[in-house]
Amino acid sequence: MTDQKSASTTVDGAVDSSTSSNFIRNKIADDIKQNKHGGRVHTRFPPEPNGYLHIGHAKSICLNFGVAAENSGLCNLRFDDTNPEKESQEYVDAIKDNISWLGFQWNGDVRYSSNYFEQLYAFAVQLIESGKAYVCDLSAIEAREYRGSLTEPGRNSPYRDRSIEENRGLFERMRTGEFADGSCSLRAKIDMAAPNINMRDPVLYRIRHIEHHQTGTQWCIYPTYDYTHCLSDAIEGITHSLCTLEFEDHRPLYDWILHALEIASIAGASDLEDTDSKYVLPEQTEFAKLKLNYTIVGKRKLKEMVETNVVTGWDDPRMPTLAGMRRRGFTAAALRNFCESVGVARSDSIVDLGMLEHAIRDDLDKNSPRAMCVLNPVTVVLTNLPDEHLQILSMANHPKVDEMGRRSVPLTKRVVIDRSDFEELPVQGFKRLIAGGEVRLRGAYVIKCIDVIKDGAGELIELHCSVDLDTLGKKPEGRKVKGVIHWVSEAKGIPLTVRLYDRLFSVENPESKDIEDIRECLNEDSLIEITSCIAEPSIMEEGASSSYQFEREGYYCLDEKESSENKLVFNRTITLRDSW
RNA sequence: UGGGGUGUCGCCAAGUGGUAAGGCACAAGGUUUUGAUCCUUGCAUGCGUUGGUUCGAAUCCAGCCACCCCAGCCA
Repeated sequence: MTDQKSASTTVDGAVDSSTSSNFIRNKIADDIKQNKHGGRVHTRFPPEPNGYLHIGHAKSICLNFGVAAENSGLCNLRFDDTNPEKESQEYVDAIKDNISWLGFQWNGDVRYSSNYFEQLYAFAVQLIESGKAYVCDLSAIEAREYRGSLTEPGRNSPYRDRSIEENRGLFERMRTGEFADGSCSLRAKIDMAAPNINMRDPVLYRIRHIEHHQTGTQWCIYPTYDYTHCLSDAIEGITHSLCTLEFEDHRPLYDWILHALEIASIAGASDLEDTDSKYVLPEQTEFAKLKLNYTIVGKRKLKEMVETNVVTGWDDPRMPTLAGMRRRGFTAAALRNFCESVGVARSDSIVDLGMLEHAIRDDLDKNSPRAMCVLNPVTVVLTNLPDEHLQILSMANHPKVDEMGRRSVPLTKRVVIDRSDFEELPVQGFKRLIAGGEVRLRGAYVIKCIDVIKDGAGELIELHCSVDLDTLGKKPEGRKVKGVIHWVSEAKGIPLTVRLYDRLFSVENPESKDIEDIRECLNEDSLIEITSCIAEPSIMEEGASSSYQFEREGYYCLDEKESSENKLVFNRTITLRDSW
């Protein structure tokens, strides 16, 4: 058995975790061994610009770009823009931005299927001339009736036997705009009785008098996905056309179209510079989509959530979109590692959110500088310190990575700690501050709670604690202090707002068919805002990071969209693991 | 009830006839000035099911069962 572990490197230089074998890697290795495409590996990522990219697309991006990179191959970015009705430039721009952010660089210029409209038209004429396509006047509704059903064969269209001459004329008139939308279509002449419904004379071209975001008003007929995709692949010299499982039934059609045309004319139209090795047609291979529990990955529903204001936009930090996850503080490397860890296979599966969370924590733990931030402040007066006490403590930015440097943290007589770190009636095993008990202020001294000050209603006002001045950087003598809590100088701390995010849905499978309205299963606590937090001043210093591990709280990042000069907003990316 | 797929630990997943990798989760220890990280250990006599072939089967064969996809002039 050969060693199939290796590491892949992305454009930002980050080395991702080790890879393992999957059926696509195996197939490509095999193709290379057999010199199938002259040893070339050329893939493509082909989104339709009709929405924002999400975690599911990340899997496809990592696969396509990854597998190309591993084999010194190329990967194109191609917008599959054959249906102008749903598409827009906004999506094109966002998608390009997302892919770059994820850390991948496409080969050459961005491609558009619409770049090939002229060539595609010429190929369609070829099909007509060889008697393999015809113009059909059936309406969409009639065509559905003629198509038959899953269990019954279809019937031939009455227009199926038009002469080549007539078809050529009609198709040309379709292009010049003589016909209304839907009045006719160009169809492949295959087999109306085929058990695979995709082969029952599929539509190749439809009439749409509508402006296209790339080609403007140049065209009023648009090729369908099935007709366009295989030919775009062929033109770009794609060797491995990777797509998801639902296209499996389209593969016979993908192959039919390519074989219906003269291979020489396809080769001639392709990007490939003159061919040392003979031209080989691209081959489609399908893999399972990525699904995650507690999340929705369906463009239609994501769009619906944006439009009904269930979330604030495509980049809402709770969204599984790349834009949302980025704003949430997920890193590109973490997402890449996650995609790798999930693997690529053909079985339908639903990945546990815990896997994603692990990938995020794993990356953030290694790379985030530490800081202290108190979410629910309660004042602690250090009684044996003078009123004007100001001590600058030096703390490591990372407990294990010295290269990340150190920071200065001011200690004053009055500090704040988190309300939950003090308990009058502690449960068994409580390791934090209790009346009369000791605890260490992280990076500073051990303190002892000597007085609990309350108001008339019994509400906690402040804590009075004494400092053991002999415990800075060393253990106290003669006793063990187990607890360590974070703190911030009350006077020197920086006020900020924090947004705590949690999963958007309260059920494991929000995409389940028996949920009619997704609003029924929303997690009420998916966003909690806390406005009275106080963080150590280092986070505002010149050159400060925009993301941190707030010690004992979790990973947080600055929300640039929500922050202003007098209001700082941090998003909680994810909590720390908590086994307590 | 046509066609195409898929079933290996709670969740992913490797494995392609030689006696079940790995990750997540979980559990138990250890280290620790983050109840984090890190380390160590444990976690499928079993691969949807029933038969068959074989010295030997998750891997080959047959039947059965379950689930997913397809009847857009969407992708």
